[in-house]
Amino acid sequence: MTVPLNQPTQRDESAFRWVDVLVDCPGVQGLFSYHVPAELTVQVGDILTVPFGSQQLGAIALRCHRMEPPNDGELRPVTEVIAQGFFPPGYWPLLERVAAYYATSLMQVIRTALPPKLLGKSQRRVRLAHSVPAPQSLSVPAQAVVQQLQQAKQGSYTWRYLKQQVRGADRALRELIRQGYVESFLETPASCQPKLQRVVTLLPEPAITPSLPGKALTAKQQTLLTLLRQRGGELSMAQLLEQAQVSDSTVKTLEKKQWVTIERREVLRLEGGDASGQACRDQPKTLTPDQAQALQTLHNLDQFCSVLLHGVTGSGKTEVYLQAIAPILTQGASALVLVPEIGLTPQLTDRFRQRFGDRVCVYHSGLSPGERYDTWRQMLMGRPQVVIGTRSAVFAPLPRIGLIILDEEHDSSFKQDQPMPCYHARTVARWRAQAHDCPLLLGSATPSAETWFLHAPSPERLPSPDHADPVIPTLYLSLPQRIHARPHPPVEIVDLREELIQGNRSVFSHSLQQAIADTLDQGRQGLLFIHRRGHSTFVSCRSCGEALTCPHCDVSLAYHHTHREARPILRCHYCNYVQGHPQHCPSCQSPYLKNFGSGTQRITQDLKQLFPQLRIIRYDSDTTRTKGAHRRLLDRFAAGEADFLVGTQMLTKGIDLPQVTLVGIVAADGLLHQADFRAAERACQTLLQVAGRAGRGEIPGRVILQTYTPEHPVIAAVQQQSYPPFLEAELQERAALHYPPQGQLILLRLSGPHENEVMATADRLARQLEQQLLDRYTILGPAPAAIARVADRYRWQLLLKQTARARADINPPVALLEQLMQLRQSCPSTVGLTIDVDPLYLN
DNA sequence: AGCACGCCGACT
DNA sequence: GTCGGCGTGCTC
Repeated sequence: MTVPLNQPTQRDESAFRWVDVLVDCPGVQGLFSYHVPAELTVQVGDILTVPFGSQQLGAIALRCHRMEPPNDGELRPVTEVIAQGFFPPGYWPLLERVAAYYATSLMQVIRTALPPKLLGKSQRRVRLAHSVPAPQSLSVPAQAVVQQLQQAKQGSYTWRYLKQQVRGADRALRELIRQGYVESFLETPASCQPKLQRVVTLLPEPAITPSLPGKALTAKQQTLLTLLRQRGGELSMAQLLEQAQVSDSTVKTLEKKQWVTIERREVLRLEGGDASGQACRDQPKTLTPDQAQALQTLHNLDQFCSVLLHGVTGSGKTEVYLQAIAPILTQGASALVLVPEIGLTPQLTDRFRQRFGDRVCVYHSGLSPGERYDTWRQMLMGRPQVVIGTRSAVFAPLPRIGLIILDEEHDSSFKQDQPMPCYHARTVARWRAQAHDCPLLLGSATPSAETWFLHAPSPERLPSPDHADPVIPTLYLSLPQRIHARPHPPVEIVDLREELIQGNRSVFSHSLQQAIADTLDQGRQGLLFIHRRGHSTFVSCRSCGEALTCPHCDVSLAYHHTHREARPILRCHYCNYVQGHPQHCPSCQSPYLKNFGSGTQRITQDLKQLFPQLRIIRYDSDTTRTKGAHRRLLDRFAAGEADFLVGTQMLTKGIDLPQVTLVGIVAADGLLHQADFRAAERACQTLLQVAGRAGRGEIPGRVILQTYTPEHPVIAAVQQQSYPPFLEAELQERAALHYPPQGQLILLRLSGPHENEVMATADRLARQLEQQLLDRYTILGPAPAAIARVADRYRWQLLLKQTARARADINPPVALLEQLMQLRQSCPSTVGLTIDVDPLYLN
């Protein structure tokens, strides 16, 4: 769906009196025309509020007209202009491309790109009208409604909420409103506004005019003026009042006397006001020959090119990023740096701040709406800067980009799977780099199969299928050496079957126990990696064998220990349902329940038993839930407050702990055996990343990897630290099956509260598609998802897979994507459909 | 998504 | 005969 846009022209008062807008309302697509009232000016790209039915909605102006468009009946007027010029030039084609490729509406894409709360929406709410006495007799539902409203924290509720809470609320509300006891009102859409601050500025000495008597200044006025002079003639009103201990009337008097002016100025709510303190403390480091060569190549690139920077862990990719960015800023362009998760990479952000000071700006969904709004505005202004952000920062409105970097490009958090569009930041980043004609730098120690396929220096490959472009210029840069030529830590594989035969039933092999003891003796530090959090992965009954499952999802409940004294709990890792640990088996009443499987909690506990003097920090999503917890825990560990860090996948991300000498992988098997064609790739990436955490400092490290399947190819790749051969073998297997990157997948996920309905819809969609797909795609399924129910919603899916060997010219067929978008219409309202183009997880 | 309009079952 | 359930359709 391509909507041709008018080119924004000079702001011309009273030029466009009619406007076609895109309305922010799910299930409504197409343009709607409005009249622009005389007091407003509207241009293409402006964010508006418009009346729509009985409500006020957010909207984007897409086309402006001087003539009234043909329409039966009167057009309604635009209510308000929320923001003007919120999109940089050349931005719309990007959004349209995302919408088309990921089979979703333009509005949906705009919503993901824009800072939240800009597209305001009115809500119909009801509240008690206190001017009217309570009616004598009320029906039961009416009483319930009144009771609810009396308890309402805000004093009001939405109509919809009350209908959910109270049976027969609809009638009760009508009755109450007729009696005048309850009133219904439209809450005006609250949207983000620039934050204004009063700023006091010193004026040049006023000329002595006879018309203004009382030139003599009071003591307080003198203080104010002195203070202002000391501070360079300008201060915010708040600061001035605070420091001078006066009220604002004194300042106003000064304004009347024309000593100062008071004006309202927009202030930006930006994160990291402390940046100036650490500005530029970090100097460019001397590069290794490999780094220098990579950098040289990058500096010579002046147009679009997709570059893989394949640097083993500890090879100094960050320094290459930093030095690649420096000249970009000098040239007046900005750099966009995308990282998997900002919270996990405080070290990276710090490093950028130390190098570039306040030219670094952080943008991610963890910012408050106000902060995001202001950061957005700031980016639009076009000052050369470095924007560091997560996935959604690919949409940063930088008008001029000189370089885009994806760090840890293989990381799956670059793919969005929850609300559509299910975009991959790497794909969108490539489109952006093409549009800005600048390099795209993909950094990883363990590149994804997709990226390897495109960039690897191996001949005789078909062009990549995951894009429609005929040719993508690519480059391969390698940093094969760790800095200071530190050797890779040796990886010792422990066969847990052998351990079992020798009678060791502990989760720690003899080797690992010995290594932990040694590490402790030498006063060094170590990491233990487990791929699950919690204590035990499931609890089952020894009498009947029944495992305890979540009542809302088709998964086992995980056993968690909250405190030493507290009763343990069972938690669902999918919907977060929590219950106390039962005394008896719910199905056979037997008291013999047993925990199976080990998570971080259990390992920590066992480790403490084995080594009572060992100081341990648990590092997983349970202990890092609160804000800043990542940094706190890592800082404590770095300060030597603990000997071991026990954690999950999180240990693999962006942490540089030079003092770690031992890395223990408690069991690799949980990662290896997953029903997904990407399982091996992911396992290999994770294990290599974890192993790479050892021996980054001066003391050599070692890695102990425990497994029940030492013969697995992934284990061999990890032991030999040889990732490329593993990937090549992997690519060959996938080619045979037309799996990505050599064939495209599109996953349709359906979910809803009624199993039959979901199933029937999946079936119907499959039949509809069969007729339309010709023979380029096959339909796999419909089938229930691997976890057939999550949070009381049943899940079914359909997988579309390319049959023909992929060629660059057929991906993705525009017609198919348009057909997919049409499918939504044939879904009942209770069945949700997500179209995931290039899915990462098939479950 | 709301909210209207409009067509069928339990009551006066 | 009316009230009120909630199934389809529109919103510039």
